[in-house]
Amino acid sequence: MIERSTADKSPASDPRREMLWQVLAAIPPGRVSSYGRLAQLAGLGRGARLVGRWLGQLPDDTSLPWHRVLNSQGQLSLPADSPSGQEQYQRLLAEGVIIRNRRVNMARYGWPDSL
DNA sequence: AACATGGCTGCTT
DNA sequence: CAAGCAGCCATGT
Repeated sequence: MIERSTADKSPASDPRREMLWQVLAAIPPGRVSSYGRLAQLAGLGRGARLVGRWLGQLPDDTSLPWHRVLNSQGQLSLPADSPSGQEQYQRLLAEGVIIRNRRVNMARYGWPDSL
C-alpha cells in the first residue's frame, strides 16, 4: 500500500535538503564551493539552481555557511547591492578570503580541492 | 498542464 | 573577458 502521510511534504523533512545542509556545513571556514558542486555532492545532480533557491530560503538566523557558496566561476552570484550580497561579501572577507572584483580564486579557495 | 523564473553551468562566439 | 545560448530542474502562476 502506498500511503501518503500527512507530513511528507514538509520542506524541513525533505531528505534532499538534509543532504545539502550536511554538505554545506562541511565547507571549512575560509574556503568556498559552488552551487553545482554542492548539488553534485548532495546527490542533487544538476540541481545547481535548486541549491541557490534553497539557500535563498534559509532563515536569517541559520548557522549554515551559505555565504561560502559561489557560482562555478568563483563569483558572488548575489546582487552586490542586496543586503544578502553585502553580507556574503563581508563574511567572506572576514574569513580571510581574497575577493577581487567580486570574484575569488577558486583554484585556491575552492572546496573540495580534489576534483 | 503550459509557461515563466531562478543566488546555475558549460560551451561557443 | 563579456555575451549569447542551450540544458537543467524544482517552484510558482
